Amino acid sequence: MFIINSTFFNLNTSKQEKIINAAFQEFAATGYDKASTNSIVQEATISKGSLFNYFHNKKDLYVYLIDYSLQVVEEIYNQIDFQETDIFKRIENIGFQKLYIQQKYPQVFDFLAAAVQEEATAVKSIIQHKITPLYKEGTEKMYQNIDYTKFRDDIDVEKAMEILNWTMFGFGEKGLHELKTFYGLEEFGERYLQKWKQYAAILKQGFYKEKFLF
Amino acid sequence: MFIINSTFFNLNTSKQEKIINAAFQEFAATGYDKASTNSIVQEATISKGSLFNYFHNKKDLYVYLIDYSLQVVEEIYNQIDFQETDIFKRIENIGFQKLYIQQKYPQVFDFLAAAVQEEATAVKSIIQHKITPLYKEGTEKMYQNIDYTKFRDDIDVEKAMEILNWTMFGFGEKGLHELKTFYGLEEFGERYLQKWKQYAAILKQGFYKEKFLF
DNA sequence: CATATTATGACCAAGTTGGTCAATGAAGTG
DNA sequence: CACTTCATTGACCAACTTGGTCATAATATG
Repeated sequence: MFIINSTFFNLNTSKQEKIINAAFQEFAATGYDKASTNSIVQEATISKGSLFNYFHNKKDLYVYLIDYSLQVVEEIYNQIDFQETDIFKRIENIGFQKLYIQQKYPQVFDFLAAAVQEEATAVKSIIQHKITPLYKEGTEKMYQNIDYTKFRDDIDVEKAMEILNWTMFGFGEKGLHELKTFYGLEEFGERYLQKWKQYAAILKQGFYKEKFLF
Repeated sequence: MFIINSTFFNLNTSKQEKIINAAFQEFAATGYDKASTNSIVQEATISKGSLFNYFHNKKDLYVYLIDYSLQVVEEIYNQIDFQETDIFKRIENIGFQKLYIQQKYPQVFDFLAAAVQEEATAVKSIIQHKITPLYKEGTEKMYQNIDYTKFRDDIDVEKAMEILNWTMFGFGEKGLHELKTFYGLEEFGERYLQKWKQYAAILKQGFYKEKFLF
């Protein structure tokens, strides 16, 4: 019944993360079938035997990663301040959480994105069962309690939200790329936030009624 | 010296495209090393022998695809109306070209995007040599002769352009997805254009001085 | 009919796959 | 110290896939 051998949990956290990240990377980059357990153990600098001691087989490892990444997403939801009704502040919040998590698990979201697209028969039904329902529920939850009356009356709010999402995504990608080169800077978060506010301001100008601009 | 056997060019165009698309798909999805020639011939419904008759080996096939996709991009450049100085019209133009091309070659851009990221030693230097220079030159050319004075004075034009790009990209992805389900609709192009104009209008409102809005 | 061209897929050696397990190492206990 | 326990290792395995070949078959040309 249990997918995992308890020895995995006895590992120190950094080693666990190393393994998880190596697996995230491999599965995200090549998909379930082509993902190589050899590559994973090499990247994680553990032995083949250990991997199959921690996880009984490739499939169980994959399922564990699904569960784990879903937990990570859940955590983001829990961190969201649902009292905040301003969409820009809400998005700023979410984007920040994501960035923070991506420092620990650079490939979680890539992994999840790849998982929903996964075609391998060995895991497809499991994915469908575990991820798909949460995806819908998640985006709904994400934008709960937002005050849409701030938007100009002549604007199509749904489309504006799409633009906002695409911008956030693009900005996030760009930020992640910069983070890779600037590794370790604690101040990066602050600069990142300031930069985002500039982009947000540009959009706000087009989206919001004047009285809500400042 | 020649990368290709002339027999490939004697094939009728649709068969050539079938092979090219199968190869685009496989290389884009899995990268050079893991791409399987077996999968390609299966997807293209030709025999293994034929593939290696047309192209001497896997590497030559890949290089041919690079050249081919670069040609496709070049064609887009050639179609651009550089008299048009309005950035929204320019982008609209480019987006439309892309959509048109993606009907024929759904994965060209995915293939190119994957190629610039490619790490396989067998082809890395070739890619670096062929693609990288064109990428820089390309984006410069793309936005040649644009009238930036239409932008509001208090706006950071560079950031606005990024938002515009992210929006175009997001919108394009969404459109491509719809196109897959709506296959064969000739009117799709027109509807696509109308939809885009709605998104563009929202952005324009934030970006442009009032007198340039209509 | 003969000749030339194109297409095929069984076949190959070389390599990779997910997974196993006897042997080794490390840590703790008394 | 010996003895036990448990985590870790990597050589090893059969099964399969890899890029590529080539004798044969099909088709086209004349």
